[in-house]
Amino acid sequence: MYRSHFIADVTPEYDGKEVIWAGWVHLLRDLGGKKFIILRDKTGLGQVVVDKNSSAFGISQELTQESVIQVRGIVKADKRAPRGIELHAEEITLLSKAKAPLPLDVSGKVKADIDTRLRERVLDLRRQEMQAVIKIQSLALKAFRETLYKEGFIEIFTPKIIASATEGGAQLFPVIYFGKEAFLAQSPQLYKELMAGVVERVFEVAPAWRAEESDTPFHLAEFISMDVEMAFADYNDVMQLLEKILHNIVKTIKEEGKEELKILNYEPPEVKIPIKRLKYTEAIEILRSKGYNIKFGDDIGTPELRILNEELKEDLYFIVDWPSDARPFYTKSKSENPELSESFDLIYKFLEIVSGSTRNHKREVLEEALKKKGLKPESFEFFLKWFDYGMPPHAGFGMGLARLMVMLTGIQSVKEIVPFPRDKKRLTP
RNA sequence: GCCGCGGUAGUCUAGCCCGGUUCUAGGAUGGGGGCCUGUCGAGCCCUUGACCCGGGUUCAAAUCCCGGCCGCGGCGCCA
Repeated sequence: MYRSHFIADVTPEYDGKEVIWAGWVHLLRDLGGKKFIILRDKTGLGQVVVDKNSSAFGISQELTQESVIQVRGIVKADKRAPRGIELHAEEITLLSKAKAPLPLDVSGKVKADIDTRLRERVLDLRRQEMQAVIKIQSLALKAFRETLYKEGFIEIFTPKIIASATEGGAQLFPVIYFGKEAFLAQSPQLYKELMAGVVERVFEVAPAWRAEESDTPFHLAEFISMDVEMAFADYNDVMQLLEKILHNIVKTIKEEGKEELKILNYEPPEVKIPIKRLKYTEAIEILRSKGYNIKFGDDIGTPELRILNEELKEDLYFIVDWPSDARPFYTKSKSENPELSESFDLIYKFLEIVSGSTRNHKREVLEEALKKKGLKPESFEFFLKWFDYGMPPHAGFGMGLARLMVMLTGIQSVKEIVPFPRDKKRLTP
């Protein structure tokens, strides 16, 4: 047994009791006749006192920052100590010594720039700020799952090695698969739709890959996608579901992630339901009024989204009813106006964080849409076949976890947020 | 991919524009040693260590010019 208690679990009621802590040496202070070790574990920081007359004094001379140690000692309630308690060491065991000097400061005294941080990433992730990010992300995923379970959804897993592109547009990473060419999946889209035709309501949290030449603070080549698909539903239904999910995520983080938000010195935006719905046609009118020469069918890029953010005075809103031509083949066109589709993006400031739609659920419509986009239906037979055997109307969306975390932490770069980012410039660590 | 900006001790930086003189480069933090028995990013003393790579201009290059490599931001592509 390496530890009897986590640091945060030891309160003044433990006064006089023997406990064992284990963790990392966060800071050392040597006052000659007395040393103070600030020890860090996953629950936070605690102070260890090593008296000159203690049997642990000798070994305490060898400690370096970030060394992993185990401390057995007696708890003292003392109002001079952080949190009113400290551990007086009787025995210290050095479990793993850290080399000095550290390549990056973990204590927070000296900042490091992002290149250094990503190079020395495991040390960087031990900083309090990054620990807070990791914990907030876990809370977000917990709330996401809990909300969906409550709504009757089932968590699934779909293939990540695929035979061809699913949507067109995005570039793929090829892999060699038993002598054949295959690709890393850019999305779970087609398989989650099929699974909605099996168990109706499904979600998946898994990586996806895009070989785009994007080089921005908000793009990754490998990203975690939070996907939802729902049978017997249309895009209005899944937008409402999304509102509920986001509301619960923010609520959970504000309630259970107080300490972490405090460390980040950030407050996530409130999710006001209903979230504003701006039609694509309304959006381009606003942009035209600001001098943008944008025509029906054009994408709304980052510069334009920045303008909309200013004009709308809204940080979180939907853009709905996108041109059909701008959306993938599986997106359903509106019956009353086939040039528009039952689709939406959720925008946070200038970032698209969610994309969703009502899907086509009839084979002949899918085939027509594929041909219209210059794609061969034969290439999608693995998908189309199942629409011969009863496929319900369905709708869904995909949300990028890292971009959601931009909203939840206030950190303005996904490469900082993701523990080991893979982008245009990075393949290690 | 295009454009712009940047690269100085382990880490973060001052100096660069107006080449030296004040630079055989200053500070902070860290590393090593010492003092300090209540510190709280401890304090004090001693010590330690650097101009990304190549070429050019010049009496002289951290500083100016060219190329390379790496990083950041904007755009394109795009979730």
